[in-house]
Amino acid sequence: MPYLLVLDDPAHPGAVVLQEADDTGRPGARHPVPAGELAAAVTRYEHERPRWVWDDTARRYPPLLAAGMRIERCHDLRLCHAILRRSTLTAGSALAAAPPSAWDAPRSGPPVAVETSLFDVLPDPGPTAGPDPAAELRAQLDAVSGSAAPGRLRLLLAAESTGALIAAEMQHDGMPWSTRTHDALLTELLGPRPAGGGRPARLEELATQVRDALGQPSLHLDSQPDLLRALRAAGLEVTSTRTWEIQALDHPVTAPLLAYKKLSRLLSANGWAWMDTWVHEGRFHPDYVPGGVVTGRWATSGGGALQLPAAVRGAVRADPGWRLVVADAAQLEPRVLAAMSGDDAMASAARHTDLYEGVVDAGIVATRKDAKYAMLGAIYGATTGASAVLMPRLTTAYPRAVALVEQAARSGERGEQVSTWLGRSSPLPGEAWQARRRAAATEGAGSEDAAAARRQGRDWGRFTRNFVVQGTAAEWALCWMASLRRRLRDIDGRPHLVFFLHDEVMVHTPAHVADQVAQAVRDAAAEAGRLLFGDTPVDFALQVAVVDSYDQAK
DNA sequence: CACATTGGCGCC
DNA sequence: AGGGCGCCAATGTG
Repeated sequence: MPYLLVLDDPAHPGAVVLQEADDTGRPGARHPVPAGELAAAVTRYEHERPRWVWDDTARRYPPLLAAGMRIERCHDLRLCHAILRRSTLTAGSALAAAPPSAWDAPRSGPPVAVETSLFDVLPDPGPTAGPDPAAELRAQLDAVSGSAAPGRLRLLLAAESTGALIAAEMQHDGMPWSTRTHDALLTELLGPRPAGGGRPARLEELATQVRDALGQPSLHLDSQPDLLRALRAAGLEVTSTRTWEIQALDHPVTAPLLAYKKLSRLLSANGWAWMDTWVHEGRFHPDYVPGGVVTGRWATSGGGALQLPAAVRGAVRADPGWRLVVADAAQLEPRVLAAMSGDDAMASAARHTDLYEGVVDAGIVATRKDAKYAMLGAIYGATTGASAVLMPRLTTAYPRAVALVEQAARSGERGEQVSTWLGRSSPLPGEAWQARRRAAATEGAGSEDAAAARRQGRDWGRFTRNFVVQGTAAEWALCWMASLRRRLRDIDGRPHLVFFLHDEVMVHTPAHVADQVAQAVRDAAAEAGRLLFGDTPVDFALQVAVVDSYDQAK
């Protein structure tokens, strides 16, 4: 039983039918499940290790998690549909040729609330996202088997779907969060929480200092236009209220204003209100959105989990008797580029635990900082500054790696799609982009439209240049996490993933197995490298820390 | 009034 | 510098 589809039963609201399917998606036996008995049925069939197929993990899985279940693997039709519709590898498929359908819609509905056990009744997941999941599965499997690289696409779809499971599990479990530590931290920096929700004492103090320094006793500091006017009225040559412009000033307002901006940002983004909204019973439950970024990276919706500022990371604390294993992939994107391009010289630099030091040791550039700037410039498409100056040296030292990103940039400039290693393709530029290009073509090279077209071409080229590397790094990270998840199941005491941030994972684990978890994290990284790139010479180095709180990691 | 946009800044 | 995001407050628009 390779696949087991979860289908709503239209005749019986709340009831489902479990539909078996073979590895081409051809339907087999059907098993009706009455309303309210899905969790029990899933438990029964999970022993046969099917790949569960459903329309949307974000809606189907939370009720099962709330019932205390975990499943091993799934096929998320909505996420896989999005990949296959756009991939150039499946451009000739019936799936790609079909008109847009409900399967192209974004994730529907809010995630199921998990903050309290009072509402653990299984919520109705609502109508299916598409008209016929069984037909959709067949169309997807046809597209994959008829593609130029079915193996890569199968891995990508499996990794994407497992990512969806992990996202739901992490939201369910939550990240251990000490509101007491968080509150102490806020109180130290801002002053005690104001009872009525006003400005904390320290902020008020800084505001007064800013007003005094500018001689504007009634200035409203939170209004950018007002603040800009006040700065200019004080004779300061600024064009905005940006931090870097304020930093450049030599004026008594500089210090208090910078401090005010920093603290007011902390208060609004991760202050007491944030804590009240997002942390419940010692757990932070962010809403992850797998595939939420065009490159394949995850996004979040609410809570800002992917932007947790360093200042509050001390509030992420393991439970008593537990530890946090925090691991991040060192210089992941350059390593991925080295592996994708088969650039052996760059792979040699990647043998160093710190790839940038490896570049310095090879005599390409003088300092680690130069190496980092040059590398990021290659991946992001720097055109000016120190990074652009260093590019020629990188091109000489690592010709294949640089050629790969240059080629991606040129494709983008022409308005073509590019693809990641496993076959996720970039979007095509929008209609306005194409229109400007056509206008430029008819009006000749000297026209204003032509200049605008060249500029937008270069912009899109920078996007596609970065897309292939960022997107492939996201694929490596998904494989890493999927492998880690499988390994964690075999370790005592239920260690589990609680956080994922592009190239970083966090596991909450009983203290006595923390070292086993750390080893699993390393083994999973090596496995991810093999899964994607076979026997590549590139090492995917990790920094691993076993800590009590997040701020202790690096 | 609600909703969309912008400036600014947090993260990778 | 350069790529990708999300969030907040203020401001602009229908």
